[in-house]
Parts: sequence; structure tokens; C-alpha cells
Amino acid sequence: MENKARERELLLSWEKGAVLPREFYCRDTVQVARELLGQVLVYHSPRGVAGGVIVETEAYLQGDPACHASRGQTPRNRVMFGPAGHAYIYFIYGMHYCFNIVTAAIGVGEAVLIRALEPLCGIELMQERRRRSDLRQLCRGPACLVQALGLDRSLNGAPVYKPPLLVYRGLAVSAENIVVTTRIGIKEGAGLPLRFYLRGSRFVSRP
DNA sequence: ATGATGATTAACT
DNA sequence: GTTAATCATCATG
Repeated sequence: MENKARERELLLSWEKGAVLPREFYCRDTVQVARELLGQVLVYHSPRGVAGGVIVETEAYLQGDPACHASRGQTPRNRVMFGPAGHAYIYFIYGMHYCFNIVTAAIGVGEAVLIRALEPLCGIELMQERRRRSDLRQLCRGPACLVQALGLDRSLNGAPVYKPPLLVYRGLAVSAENIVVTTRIGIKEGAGLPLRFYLRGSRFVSRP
């Protein structure tokens, strides 16, 4: 398997790396969105561990019409206004969940949407949850990765720097390996260069 | 109380 | 490229 060697390499970097500290997220949201590429998102679910390398992100900013927080605080978006480094998980289209990490200072409603992962661990479990065996179809898309990892509403507001949700430091990504483009699935604020993905990754939701 | 809508996905043509 | 699936959330009355 060509994937085996790759998986081993990634798993090694994950095991050696440290968990990204809370402070990592208390910064400029675009910067965090870029730097999250290459890091490893892991969820220790009751059924087992699953996770992968973050290969695609989107930034949602204050004053950005596409941002859930742009029209003030509501019960749904309240965790966006809370401390950085916590999960903002919301329900959409009557059947899907999306996973974000809150960024910036308290009171500033900004976050990074995680749009795709390169599967790394818990692959059999993810294949079962997704009812698909193809690695490329496991975590390709924001709602897909949530389903693959087994995330749900109960994790809304949970920190991502301690169990059961963890983001580990992975491989560093240079600026030339980050593609900057427009976000997907929004009406207002389309056209803003706030989507980021790993150049050449076959695991992004859309090139 | 009601109605419009959505940071999607899978399965079509 | 098009569309059905499916409902919590929010603005409005």
C-alpha cells in the first residue's frame, strides 16, 4: 500500500507532536486558518479514536456578512463570542453538522471552519460511520468529516486543546504550499479570499 | 405561531 | 449542472 507509508509518517509526527495550546487560537483568524493546515485533528469518541490532517479551512470574520456572528449574538452562535480554542458546532440543512474552532478575543465572533481532513487514524471506524471505504470520501467536506469523526452537538463549546477533542501540532506548511481562494456555499461575502487548502492535496472538498 | 432559509451532500441528468 | 432531502434557527407578526 502506498498509503501505509504516508499514514505511518503522519502518525509519527502526530505522536511526537504536542497539542496546540489555547493561545494558538487567540490570534488573527486568517493567520489561525492558514496555520491550522497540516495540524492533526483527533476525537476520542466512545467508540474509539479517529482523526486526520487538516487540509482545508475557511475563515469567518467580524463584519463579514457570511459569518454567523455578523448580525449579533444569538443562542446558536453564542460560543463564537466566547473564548478561542473551543468548538463551534452547528446544525444546517436539516441534516448536517459543521465543525469550527473559535478564534480571536472574547467578544469577537470569529471562527475557522474545518472543511476537510486527510484521514490518519481510526480509518476503519470512519469507514463504518461514513459507509464508504474510499479514503478520499471519508473527510472530504465539512459535514463529512463531522460524520466520520463522530462529532455531535454535545461537543459544541468543548475545548480543542484537551480530551476528548485535540488538535496536535503536525507538519509545518510553507506559504507557497497554501492555496488561497474563495469560500464555498455562501451568497454574501463570496469573493473574499478566505478559504485555504494544502496545495496538491487529494483530500480537499474542491480544488 | 409562522415562514424563509441555510458555511451540505449524494444522487441524479 | 441540477435537485431532493429535511429541520433548527431566527426574524417577523
